[in-house]
Amino acid sequence: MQLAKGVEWTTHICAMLPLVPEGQGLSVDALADYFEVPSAYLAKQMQLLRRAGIVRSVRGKGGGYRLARSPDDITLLDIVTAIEGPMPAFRCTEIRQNGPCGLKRKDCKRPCEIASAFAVAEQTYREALQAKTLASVMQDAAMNSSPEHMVEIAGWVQRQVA
Amino acid sequence: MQLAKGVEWTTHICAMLPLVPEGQGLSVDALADYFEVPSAYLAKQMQLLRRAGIVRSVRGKGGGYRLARSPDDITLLDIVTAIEGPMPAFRCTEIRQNGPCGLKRKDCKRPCEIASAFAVAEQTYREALQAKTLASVMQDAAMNSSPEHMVEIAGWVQRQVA
DNA sequence: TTTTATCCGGATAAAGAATATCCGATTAAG
DNA sequence: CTTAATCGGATATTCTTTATCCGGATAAAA
Repeated sequence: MQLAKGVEWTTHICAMLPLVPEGQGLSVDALADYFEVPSAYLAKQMQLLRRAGIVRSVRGKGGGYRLARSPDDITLLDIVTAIEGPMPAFRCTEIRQNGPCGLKRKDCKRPCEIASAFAVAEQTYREALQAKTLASVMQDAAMNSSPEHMVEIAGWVQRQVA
Repeated sequence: MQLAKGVEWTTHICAMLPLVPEGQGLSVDALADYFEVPSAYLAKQMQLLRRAGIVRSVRGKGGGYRLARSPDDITLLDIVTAIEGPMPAFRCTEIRQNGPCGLKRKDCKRPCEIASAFAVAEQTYREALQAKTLASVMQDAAMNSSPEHMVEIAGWVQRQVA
């Protein structure tokens, strides 16, 4: 049971994309360089974010990616769902209907107690991720970082779009 | 991101093992038959439960598996951890240290905000699973089941150990 | 218009994890 | 001693994740 690497990558990327100036964007290659991750694979992950409406892309020369909406309107759950899909981690295969003492189908209209318990647990997980916005993540990061580092990043972004 | 099938299998098994009479056990083959799951693979999962101290095994003729302790002293988290291992779903690879604007190692003593947020979410997930005991699961199941079905199961168990 | 830079989508390949099976060793009951 | 059963390791298979590549579309700049 493990989250895809793309979740870590794209979350970090979403947390730095707000530093891109208005009307501009960062290319996949630039983003891949920034975190030293494989460019071709990252491109796939960025497409997932775009289809989920989290980032916006501009084609052609000078194009690239930027956030599609405000950082306080994007949650970690949005990103995880975009990359991993909406499927629950625990999938009930109804084995209670199997075997010599299996239940009849008509007696299984409600989900079994075990599936229910896991569904509850996953719901609390999702709620915790939904409560954490990108804006909040950035604020926490700024607290533990230095002004110089912010300037360093801003400078790097400038050079990419130039 | 998905839980192993073994989690579903062994949870259902743990929820029926208390029906095994004192001093007896069910073989892996019997358990596999009960839920129509592959016997050889289930054997591996049962070994994991045993190493985690959830079930107790007796070798030799007439041997088999039974719960190692009281159903209200076993939680769903115990079972998931036994099967899946203790590793978190989100694994931070410290990509904040990568690339042209990467942080120095000495500035990364505390986990990054993103890893922290996921750790919090996973903790709520674990707490929800820890709050659900096997005894509670069995009680819920009894509510939605019929006395006849219980008798049916008890009879089947009898025939297995005989 | 041509060139260059970029995203888009599909096809494909490589790596790793989950799933599944088998067999010899070990242990206990009869 | 013989038989039944688990234990543990080795191995095979299948599926998912990870990763790469290429042809096409789009847009800006030369």
